Amino acid sequence: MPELPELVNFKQYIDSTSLHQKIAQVEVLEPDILSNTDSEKLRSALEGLEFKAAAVHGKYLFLQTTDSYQLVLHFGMTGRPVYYKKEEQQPDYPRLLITFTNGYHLAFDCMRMLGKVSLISDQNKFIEEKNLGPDALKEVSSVEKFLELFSSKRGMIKTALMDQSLLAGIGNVCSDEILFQSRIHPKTPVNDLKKEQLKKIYDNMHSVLKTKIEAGLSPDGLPNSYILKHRSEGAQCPSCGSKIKKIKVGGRSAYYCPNCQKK
DNA sequence: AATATTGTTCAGCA
DNA sequence: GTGCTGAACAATAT
Repeated sequence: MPELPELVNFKQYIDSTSLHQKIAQVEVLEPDILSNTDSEKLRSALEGLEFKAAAVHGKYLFLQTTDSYQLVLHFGMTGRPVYYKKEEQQPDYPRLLITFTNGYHLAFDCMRMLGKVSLISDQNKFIEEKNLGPDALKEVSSVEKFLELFSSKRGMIKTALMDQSLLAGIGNVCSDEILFQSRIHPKTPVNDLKKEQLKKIYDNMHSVLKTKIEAGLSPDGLPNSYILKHRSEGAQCPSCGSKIKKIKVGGRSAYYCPNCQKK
């Protein structure tokens, strides 16, 4: 589930737990999660260094070290970082385990192994190789930029919002909320959208991302007016009371209100 | 027991 | 190149 707002929360978590401590040990418990490196390379590169900063781009988290290396984490659908000290606090699915000299551990916990860990030295090069668009929050920060991105885009609006090569960070859950707040049907072709509607989507993109960041990792903190609190088939729309519908859009499940969100 | 879920990547087709 | 679909990946809940 980790989309941009969760990533920002992960960054804050790393900032407050794992920076400026010497890495004593690096254990790869599941080599399949490594993408451009191997266990031995990762170990020899990281041991003895410290993490000095964390940065987010879309759904990727970059951990910068005191050397030129950066550890890149992608959390797939079920990943999260877990910082702990005692063995009994170890999460259930640690795939990479970093131990600091203070005795604490940082685990890359990932139940379904769809997460990825890379070791890189050039962040911009990585972003280019992965063909990632600008970060939806930090880099798509004016409505003009947003309109320009979408001006040459075709296809359905939900699919476009989730297209990481167009703009990075929005997944299935956030795109549902952005379109619900905008009262726009997820299958609306981008071509058909009026400028006013695209502006509305831009505004809601920012407000949804920020609201989710402030709500933290538990959905309880979200406003009741959000569809995310009612994201199941047949649930009541928080705006009009109609039943929420589920349809397939580009192979993904989209939840929407057929009364509020018309094409 | 079959199905849905979640994000990315890749193959095949128009 | 672009858009669309479906499959694959893994493990869990229903």
